[in-house]
Amino acid sequence: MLDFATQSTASHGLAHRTLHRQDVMKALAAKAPVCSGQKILPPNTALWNEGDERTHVFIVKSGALCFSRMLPDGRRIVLGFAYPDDTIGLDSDIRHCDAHAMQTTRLIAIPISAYNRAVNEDPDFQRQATAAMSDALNEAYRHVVVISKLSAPERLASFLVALSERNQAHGLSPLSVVLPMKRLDIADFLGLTIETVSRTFTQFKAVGLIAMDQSNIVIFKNIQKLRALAAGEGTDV
Amino acid sequence: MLDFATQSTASHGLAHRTLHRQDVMKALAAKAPVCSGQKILPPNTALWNEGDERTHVFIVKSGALCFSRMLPDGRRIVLGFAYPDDTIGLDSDIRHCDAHAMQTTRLIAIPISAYNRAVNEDPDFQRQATAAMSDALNEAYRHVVVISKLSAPERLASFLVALSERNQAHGLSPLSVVLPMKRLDIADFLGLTIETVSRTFTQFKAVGLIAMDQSNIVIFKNIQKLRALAAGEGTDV
DNA sequence: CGGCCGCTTGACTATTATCAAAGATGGTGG
DNA sequence: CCACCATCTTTGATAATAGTCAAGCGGCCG
Repeated sequence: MLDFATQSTASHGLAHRTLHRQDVMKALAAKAPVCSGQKILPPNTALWNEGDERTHVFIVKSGALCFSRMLPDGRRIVLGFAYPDDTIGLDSDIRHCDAHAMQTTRLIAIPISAYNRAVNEDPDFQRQATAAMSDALNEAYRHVVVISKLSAPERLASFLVALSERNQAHGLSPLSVVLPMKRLDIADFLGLTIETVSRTFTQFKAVGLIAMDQSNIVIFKNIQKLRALAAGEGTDV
Repeated sequence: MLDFATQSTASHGLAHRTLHRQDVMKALAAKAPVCSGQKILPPNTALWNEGDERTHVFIVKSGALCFSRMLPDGRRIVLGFAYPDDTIGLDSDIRHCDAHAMQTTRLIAIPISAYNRAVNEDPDFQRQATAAMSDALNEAYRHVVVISKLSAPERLASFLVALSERNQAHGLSPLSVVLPMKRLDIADFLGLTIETVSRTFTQFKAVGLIAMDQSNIVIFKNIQKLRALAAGEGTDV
């Protein structure tokens, strides 16, 4: 059986935002008050840029972030998103993508020195961080599968289902989601264009898979079908 | 500047095979003799399957491996390859993809218990393993970029350039590569079909980017142009 | 009220997939 | 040693999916 189709739980998107296992978060939260600060980012401002040295690890408290890379000719690739409760920036000493706030975003900033101290003091902590990175890798593989083989409807379904599951894991309703990102972000995340994303939303509405009252609120009408699509079961829209 | 375009060194493909930093390898090699065995896989045999529990970490001595996943309807996705000197299986306690030998492959098999012992004894070792996973993640992001935004010629160029760079890093000529995999593996790795891969090879030959005397030996004729293509600099084939 | 930004829709194009068949290549057995 | 077969690769013709270009709609804010 294929675990990548069924094991998706709280997370979607790539590693930067999936490093949020409960245990890691708790450990970090415990350390956080000691020498950390709060940071508030207005919409469309950078948290870091590709190539920057890592100075902090962050815990998202509210808002939403977007991780992306640029090709020399301007093509943009969104690697993932981060939402409240996600811990981000664990994965490397050098940022290997840009990070920016998509809306006003509140973060706890933990200096890397404090983070390293915590890691050195507690081997369990280190192991947990490793486990979180392992999750992140698995997540990255899932995304590779999504963008290398799935059709546009399948990709969008995969995206929406992941958001639904994330809601559920956070005690919210899995039957509707609020999209904090624009169509362009979704398109760049799924390897599509805004037009294709828009048309696919329209198609989903037309066949009764979802309903939308605003362009950023999705109500699931047939989550089973969406799951089947997302899993690549070959069924048509 | 974009580091993903320039920092590629020895590795290409996804994490399973990129966990091969020198230091990690040395540490493993030092431990390996104590309680490890050699394993020889004939072509087209599985090393592990998705969902398996991890029992060993392996060092590839010769041959080549392929990491893949399957969608329910049979679509296959190749996540990466492994070559001699690569250390594989570091990233998770549960295999999250299949691994099979593409040709006769010789491996050093280190029981996971021995590996864990090594990690527990030496915090440095653990840190190095973490660093290797960080590399793997970065590698995964590069691959996401490749398959989500690059054209067929750009993808193939990216693949070939990575192989050339790997050769160079191993003291071999960067001007030619032997492909241990079939067209189908390349296609499933790049998110294309065998026909498109084949046509793109033909196109590369026609415009003088490469030469091939056999279908699995590539001689680079214009590596600069290939690099530009691979980096997504927008230049046409 | 008007302009801007983001979303949607339409017409058309292009890239790649699909279907089909014809070379290569390599191994096996007569 | 050669013929045959299976497998892999290449090439061709056609189709489909998604991209591009362009225009219209709608909400929001100055």
